[in-house]
Amino acid sequence: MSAPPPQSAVVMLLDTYGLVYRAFFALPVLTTTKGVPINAAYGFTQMLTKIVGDEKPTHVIACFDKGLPQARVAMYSEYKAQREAMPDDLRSQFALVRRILEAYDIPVIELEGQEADDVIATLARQATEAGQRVDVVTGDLDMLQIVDERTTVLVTRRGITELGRYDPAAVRERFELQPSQLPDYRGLKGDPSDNLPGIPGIGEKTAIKLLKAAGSLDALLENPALAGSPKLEGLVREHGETARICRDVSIVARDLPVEIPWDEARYTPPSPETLYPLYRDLEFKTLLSRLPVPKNDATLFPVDDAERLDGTYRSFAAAVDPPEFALLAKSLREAAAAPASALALRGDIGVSAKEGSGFSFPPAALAYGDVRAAFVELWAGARSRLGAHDWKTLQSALRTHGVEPGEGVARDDVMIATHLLNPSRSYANLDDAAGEYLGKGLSDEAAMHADAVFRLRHVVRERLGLRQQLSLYDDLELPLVDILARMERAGFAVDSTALEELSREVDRASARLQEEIYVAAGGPFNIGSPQQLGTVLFERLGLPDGGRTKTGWATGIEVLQPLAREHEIVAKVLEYREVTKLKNTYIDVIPKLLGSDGRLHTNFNQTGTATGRLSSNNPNLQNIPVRTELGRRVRRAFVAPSESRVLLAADYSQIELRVMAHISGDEAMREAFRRGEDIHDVTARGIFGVPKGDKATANQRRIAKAVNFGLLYGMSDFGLAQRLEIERAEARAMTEAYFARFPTVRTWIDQNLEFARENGYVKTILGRRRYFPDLRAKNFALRSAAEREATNAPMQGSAADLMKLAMVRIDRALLSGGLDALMLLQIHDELIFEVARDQIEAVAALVKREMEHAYELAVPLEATLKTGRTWYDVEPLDLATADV
DNA sequence: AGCCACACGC
DNA sequence: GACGTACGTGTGGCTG
Repeated sequence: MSAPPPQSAVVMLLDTYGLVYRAFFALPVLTTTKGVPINAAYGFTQMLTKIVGDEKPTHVIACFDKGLPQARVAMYSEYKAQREAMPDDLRSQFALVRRILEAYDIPVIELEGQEADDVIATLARQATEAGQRVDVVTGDLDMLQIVDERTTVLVTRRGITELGRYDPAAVRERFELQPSQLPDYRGLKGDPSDNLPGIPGIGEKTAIKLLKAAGSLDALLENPALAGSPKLEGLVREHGETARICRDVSIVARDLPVEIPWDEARYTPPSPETLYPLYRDLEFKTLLSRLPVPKNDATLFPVDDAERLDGTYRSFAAAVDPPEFALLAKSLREAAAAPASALALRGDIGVSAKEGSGFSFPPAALAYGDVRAAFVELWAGARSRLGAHDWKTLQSALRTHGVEPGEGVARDDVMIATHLLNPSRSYANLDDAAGEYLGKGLSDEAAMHADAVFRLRHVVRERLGLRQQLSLYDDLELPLVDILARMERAGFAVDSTALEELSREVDRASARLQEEIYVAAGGPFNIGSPQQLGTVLFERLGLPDGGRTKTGWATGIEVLQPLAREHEIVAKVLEYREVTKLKNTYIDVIPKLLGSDGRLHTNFNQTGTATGRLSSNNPNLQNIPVRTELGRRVRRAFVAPSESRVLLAADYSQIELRVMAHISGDEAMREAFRRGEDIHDVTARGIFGVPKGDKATANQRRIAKAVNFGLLYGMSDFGLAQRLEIERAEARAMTEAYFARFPTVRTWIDQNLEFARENGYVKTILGRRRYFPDLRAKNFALRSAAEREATNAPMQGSAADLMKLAMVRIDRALLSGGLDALMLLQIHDELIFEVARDQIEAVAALVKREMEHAYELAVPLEATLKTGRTWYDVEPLDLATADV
């Protein structure tokens, strides 16, 4: 055996069986063309390349289980007794796995009668005692017990290349226990996969609680009273011995007769020459395509030809000089829990310079000087016009490969264009667009995708031109692509400490509520399960129910809210829901989504809605709570990053109702906006015939507000009645009164629907369209839904047009004014900026001006401004001196 | 994995 | 007389 290296090493130990097993079940059945199953071997190889690429170990050892685990079976004869036999299709793949390990020159260690866990634990101890670092890669959380300052355990999560990283802090965060306490924990809780019963009725939460109270399983067994409740104490007394056995079985051995073969285990990445024949034989096409290509031995793929012609990437470099290009990357993937800036390219990049031809090449080719130089020039857009499918994702991905696009070089984005042609569909896949507008499906070949973009570009431009939508596309949607890309890249600064504090507070509240709910219910149940909650409330406690959904009792807020006074449990359930929702959706999620810059980079989807609005995801920053105080406090975590910067929030006031006043032509309503009156008050006075000079009552105003919203959404009498909890006849009288006062509104609704039935679509102020085939549906429900949507679409869509226009104008004005302001978010009628403190007045004036003059309507547009250090704290900004 | 109920925003 | 307010995204439970 060799001596450990003097310099610091990172030893990676693989729980090979576990990883292969995981890969087998994570992937569908894949075989080579000859029918040999390869999914597990393939998945394992993907894991391996990813992990060694990410972790850069200096040494790697693959550990295997071998034979029955003698020691454990002796302790507990039922150990793993319920395991099903290994499927043949999996068993056969271990030979392939060994071939792969051989190609990677990774030594295999297995000991008769021992599980890999114990071998790994033994080797890890030796390495750490020699002062080295250890990474254990496994599919099994049991290994977390060996985590320490020098030992990190990486556990597979969903998918095959996603890993959870556990250092001591991560273990404490996940289990609230020290790594060394984990066997005790498993002893209490049991583990069905190893046939360990533990103590019945004790799950994750209770096991942790008991260990936190008693310190250890032994202490608890010695003094069961530490369990805290008579019920738990009884369980501990009755099943304590079982727990002890399960615990003993769970402890890994760290003293097996085996030593680290330091020299053999030294890891150097295998050469492409070694991997090529292996990947070829196993038909690992994706991995094959990712192998670096030798500079003068590359392949070009003419699109029209199934045959692959030999050539070189030099040809690509030489060919890149025409005036026009279409290009795209296929197979984009968002890296797990990473911001948009970490998008990685998978698969090939396709480039087409001429209809009917194209090139495919792997991102790795960007490492070659000639190709890179050609690409950089192309990408900078100085001499070429570029088109793509989903430019925003493409440019972000290529940026991570170190290629910076020039601003505004996207002259076409066929994803955006096809979505404008039919916004009821998303066209997120190029295949969908090609199928519909080119009448053909696409192969996997990136070059063919590029060619499809090239062809689509002409088709969509022609169609947009015929509909008078070219300006909407060229002057609004395309410029917006780059703006959104910059907003995503900027990200929102987050105060993690504020979230941590909130998290602790919310934890305490939810624990208390949970306890109180259990007491009130007469026992524990899953409060988050509508089924179980329904059973408790309506069967056990006999509260008046609110009917059933398809799957059980209805327990939505509209059912529970009225019951809150009947029984204290209901109010607690509602509070519990609010608290856990906030915790699980925002408070505990946002910290995990922060980029390496500590900022939160959302993704904006420009083709996700049927009306022209944007949507936001990963995370969705368009639905951060504002209604309740606790929810609003989440906004305290959204901050300006330094003393010298502040946030600016700019809000369009009543934009959809202003749009309605504009497009309906109703003079009374227009006049109200021109006079700067409170529109809901004006509506209330109209409906209720309040005499001149008097104000509407608060209740009249509330009703008027509901009527206004109902109009925007195409609501019926019935809906209004339900909403306001009044009689249907009463609601009918309200809408009658409304239309009597604002008659043009009804005329517009009717004419708009007539136009839609005749032409099949409705349109917005800027000519955005949405189609409604169901307006002719025989089915009443379908037809009336289409009518509501068709009424709402012009108003919601026009409001979206105006906001997008404002964004383009603001972006341009900020740039030409050389102002230090970042646009961060758009929330339909609101924009959030981060601004240099000493420029806040100038920026605010500019933003207000551009928003209010985005487009000339028959009514004024009004934007209100707020500023502050956090999103929670923003306060109205007085622009009296700075107004323009 | 996919559907459902529920809950947040505009 | 049907049906019953537009547009989104995220979470957790449940099912197959």
